[in-house]
Amino acid sequence: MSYSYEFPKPSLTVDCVVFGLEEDFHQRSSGQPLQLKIILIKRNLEPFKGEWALPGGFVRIHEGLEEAARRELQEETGLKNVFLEQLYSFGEVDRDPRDRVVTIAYYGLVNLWEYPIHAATDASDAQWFAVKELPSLAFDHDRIVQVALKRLKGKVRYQPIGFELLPHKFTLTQLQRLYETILDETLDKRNFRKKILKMDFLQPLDEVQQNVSHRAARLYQFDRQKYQKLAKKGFNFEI
Amino acid sequence: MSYSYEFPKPSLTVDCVVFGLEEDFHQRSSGQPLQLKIILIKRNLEPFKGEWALPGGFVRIHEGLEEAARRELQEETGLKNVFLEQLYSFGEVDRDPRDRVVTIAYYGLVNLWEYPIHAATDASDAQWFAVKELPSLAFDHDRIVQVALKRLKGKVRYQPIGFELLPHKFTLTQLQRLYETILDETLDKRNFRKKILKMDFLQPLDEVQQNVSHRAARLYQFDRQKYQKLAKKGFNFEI
DNA sequence: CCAAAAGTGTTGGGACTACACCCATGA
DNA sequence: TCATGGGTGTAGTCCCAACACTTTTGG
Repeated sequence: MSYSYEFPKPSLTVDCVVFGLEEDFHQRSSGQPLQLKIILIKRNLEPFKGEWALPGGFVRIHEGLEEAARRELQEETGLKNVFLEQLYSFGEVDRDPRDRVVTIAYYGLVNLWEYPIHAATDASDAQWFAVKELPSLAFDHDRIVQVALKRLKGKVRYQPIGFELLPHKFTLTQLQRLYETILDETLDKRNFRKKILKMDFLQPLDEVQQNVSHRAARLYQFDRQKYQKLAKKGFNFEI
Repeated sequence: MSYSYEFPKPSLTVDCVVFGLEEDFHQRSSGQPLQLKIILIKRNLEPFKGEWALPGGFVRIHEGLEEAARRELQEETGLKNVFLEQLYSFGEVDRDPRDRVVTIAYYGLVNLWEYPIHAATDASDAQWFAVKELPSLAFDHDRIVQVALKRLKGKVRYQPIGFELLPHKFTLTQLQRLYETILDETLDKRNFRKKILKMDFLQPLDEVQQNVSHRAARLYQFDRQKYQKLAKKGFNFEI
């Protein structure tokens, strides 16, 4: 494999589209609406110096791809132990104005309730943005975000990954709002509850919401073991 | 981006898992059973010289990823103009015994009826193998094949990609056999026909099967335009 | 006339949709 | 007592699974 001496190689990077949900403080009507956000960093190197970009960077010679993604994510945003899956690889010849750079994109989900939105950033030029109000992004990162969004919308319907975005203990209304926010459509409360409870992997707790000025809702938690047992028996999750 | 001078870069390759369907001549009972096959090439370079591997090779500095995949596929197997989609990227540090090599895998579908199985190979150390009887493969290619199979099984259910594996004009029984072969389960004939015809994107032709020694079946073709119109209106394909 | 596959309908049960009111709590 | 969201049931419709026989054709 003497190839490496004969031809120039593309550079290889990873980039992360990390999603979180946060209450939308602008919109003070109709329940507690949520906003889907992603974390961006401000570039302090050329090219695109000063612009916003996805966290990411070069893959080192002795590290795996996901490992590289996690390292860069932690270095640039402080986030660690997040749910992370490979998204897609982008390799258009001119996606970087200088070198040929191929990037392997990952998408991630974090729980912004237990992992408050501000504590997340060592490198303090990281910031969360609502996906509906993104600034313009460096490179082809807007395209990567679009692909990640599409994947999230698709996947959340038939895989129980939404729970990664919620606190460990949550109410059914929170869960419903999560789906409504991601899918960008409203769902019927009674039908949603029937459906999700019939699936029988939500553990009802003997505990309720605190500090609300109305009847407190029951808390539930996702029972991963139960889910996996069901999944093995051919059960099909679907919202 | 002076990185390229400072650190060694991983090498970057593409690999293709190309599927085709062929009648199974061994099994002479119960209809015309089909076999799902993939094309492999015999390596004539180290490492793994003499072993079977997926068609693929290094990405050149001025070509896109899919472009590289198509080029390598044609060079090594003669196949061109095949349906091809990105599958996943594999970058474990030790997946190549020598260098660090990251590969971006694609999966493809070809119609082996109109593109007969033998004409396909310029480079004549390419050969089709039933996925149920694969030889042992170089590198981590067996893993890549498993991922491709899983993707194919998943995708075929909710995207009309199966048609890529059939001749342009096909019978409903052929289509049903295709699904049965890929999904590895049997389907009810009447229900299958009702379902697929109700979706209303199969164009019935005024033409029937030729050269069969029993009642000839009507031929249909997939109407891509109709499908896309329906898909835009929120229609959901699902087998 | 035989073999082989094509083609075709009905029924019962389960799932999904649409829809509105009372309840518990804190302010 | 009021405002806010929590929590619940039913009826109609549609979809799906299960199931078997007649038709056409070539040999």
